Amino acid sequence: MPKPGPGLRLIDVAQRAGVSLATASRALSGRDGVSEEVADRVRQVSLEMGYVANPYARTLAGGASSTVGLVVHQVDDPYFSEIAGGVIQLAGEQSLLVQICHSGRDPSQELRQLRNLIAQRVGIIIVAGSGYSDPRVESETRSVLEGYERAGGRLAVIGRHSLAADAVLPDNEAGGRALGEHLIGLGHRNIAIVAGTAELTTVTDRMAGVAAAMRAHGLDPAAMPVLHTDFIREGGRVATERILREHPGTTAIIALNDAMAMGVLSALREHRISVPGRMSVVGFDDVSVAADLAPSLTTIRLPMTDMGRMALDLALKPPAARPRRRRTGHQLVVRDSTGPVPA
Amino acid sequence: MPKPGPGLRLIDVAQRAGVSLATASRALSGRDGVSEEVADRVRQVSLEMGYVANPYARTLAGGASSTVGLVVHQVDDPYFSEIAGGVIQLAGEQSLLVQICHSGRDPSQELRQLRNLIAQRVGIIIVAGSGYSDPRVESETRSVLEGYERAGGRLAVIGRHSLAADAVLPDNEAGGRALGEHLIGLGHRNIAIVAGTAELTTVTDRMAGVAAAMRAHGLDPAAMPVLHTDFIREGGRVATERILREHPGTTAIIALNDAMAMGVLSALREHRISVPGRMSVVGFDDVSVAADLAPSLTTIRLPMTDMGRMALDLALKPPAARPRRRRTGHQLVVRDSTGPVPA
DNA sequence: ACCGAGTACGAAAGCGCTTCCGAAAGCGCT
DNA sequence: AGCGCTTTCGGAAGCGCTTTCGTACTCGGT
Repeated sequence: MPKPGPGLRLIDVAQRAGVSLATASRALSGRDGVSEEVADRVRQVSLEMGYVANPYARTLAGGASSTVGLVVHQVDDPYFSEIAGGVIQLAGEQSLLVQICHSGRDPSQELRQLRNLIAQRVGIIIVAGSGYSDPRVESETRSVLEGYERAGGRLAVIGRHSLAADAVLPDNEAGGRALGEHLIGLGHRNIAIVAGTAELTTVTDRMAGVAAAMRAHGLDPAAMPVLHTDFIREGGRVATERILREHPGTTAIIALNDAMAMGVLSALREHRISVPGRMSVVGFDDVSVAADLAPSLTTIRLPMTDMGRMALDLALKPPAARPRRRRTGHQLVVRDSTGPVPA
Repeated sequence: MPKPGPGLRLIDVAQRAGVSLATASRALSGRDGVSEEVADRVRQVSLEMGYVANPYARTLAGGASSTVGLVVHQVDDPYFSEIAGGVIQLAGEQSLLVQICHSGRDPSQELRQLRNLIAQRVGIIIVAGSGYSDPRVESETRSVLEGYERAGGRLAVIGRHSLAADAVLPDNEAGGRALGEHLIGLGHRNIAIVAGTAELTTVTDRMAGVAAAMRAHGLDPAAMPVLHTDFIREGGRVATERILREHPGTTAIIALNDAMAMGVLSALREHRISVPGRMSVVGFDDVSVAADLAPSLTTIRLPMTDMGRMALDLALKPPAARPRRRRTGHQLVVRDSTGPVPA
């Protein structure tokens, strides 16, 4: 068994095949200008010797790097870990490597990580996770990414319509509307929204959907309590405490992601408030544990794993004249956490 | 605003700082042979210009590669996503990049990914996830990894005592024993184990702990039903169905990880079997949702995020003469899924 | 004032690869 | 036979960095 790795260089292969370094390089990278016959011989020899190109040398010399950079808010958040799973899956099939960084929902941290990835010369960048409502916050990110694309980098984003790049767009607004319809259909009129920080577009989009549903039924969205706390489990707990104190008439809570919904359920459990008996609760995303909560959570299913695959798939295609957009679709999954409004 | 990335080279920084390329390199990498004064100036200028070294050039020129390869079974499994979170966290602090691959609990796939990482010349490899009980399955992996270390690569593993490398070892056996003690203390005598496939050392170790607890109390571990199914949620469901059919006297189920425990709870719920009224259930790992299940899950807490950090930390130190081992410790977390044996 | 040791820095040689450029060879024409 | 054209290949110039080696300079000791 020929051992690959350190010490085996392209020039060794070239010599053994009786050709020059240049020819060997062309043969292996499939450039033309080499006769089929010679190219075959080189490939053959390279295989026999177990040659693997040094990616550092290759990239340095001008070839494109074969690694994809993935930026997520937090990989141990199920929403992102499922997306990452999809990206890694497809990347594995294409034998690409995936570099993951955390942005921690912090625009400046995100910017740093992007700069880092670009400096590392990754050929593909995938940015997952909500954008920021304030255009100023994103303007620098946008210009950095535009520079990256202009320099030949491929970019795909998940859930950020504000960037002019190939995008996978979760059905946030339509999903929000479906949740609203569902609760209104069950008779709820005093609905509170447990939202993440208002600067996330994911939050504003989903809220817009809920509001649309309410207007469609002659209800006034402006009268609906909206609590902006952190877009994580703990935020759900905090918001719930405030709802119980300040809006005691509430019969249904819409949490804008499943993590927050879990916090909501946990707080309600502590207060011994029956779900859905006295309070209905819905989430958004359908992370894999949503079905195992107590009670199991009514939520909007987003195909996270596929979203990851789709994003990488877009990035692997050559760039289109206009940015491509892929909507994900969504599905209302009704489980045990919602019921008719209490009598 | 200085734009970083492409086009900005060390020599630009050097010129701006009025020093030679060599000096700039030394200053930035903290080599000595440069006066403090000059080094400071170079660092200052480099910061101002937003310079980031090209890792390809750096690695090619002989510096160590600054990326770490992380192999997990599946990143969208909470156990691994939390470990990955820890690795990425620490890597971010050290401005290292993390490349993640899936092994999918498949030894040959794992081997492929390792070869791939090695060919990419990553400087550090972290292998997370259970090893395989059958030494033959791991022998090739072992030899590949030994070659990697001999060539100067740094390796750390999480939960694989069979590899002679720096290791973070979860307290599997002691945790298993603690679970056994807990249930026995509650009066349970008819305990069934819902185990993953027997070829995973994680499974055998945790089982050994449970058996030890039983023997310590004069019970015969051999009489205890052990169901080997897939080490995931669905395996827990399948195993539970069989327990209910074949071992109706069972009053407590030990699932060897939380994912399986979730499957167990789900199956019990379908059968309307009250937990812990008629059946106590425990898990292992304490993934973050364990507290939010219904009922909340009694389990063994493993510090997954820290385990990721510790592994990378070990790998960042220079190799020791003998492999280092770090035990993780564990903690029994008693929640609502366990109670006294039914009368 | 001179010497050896030490310190601070610059010049230049690669690391392994891709790619530009030019040479050589083969071809159909006139 | 001579011309231009294409095809196939080798020579060599980098890519941006680290590191070895050499040079200039300083300093305490004689």
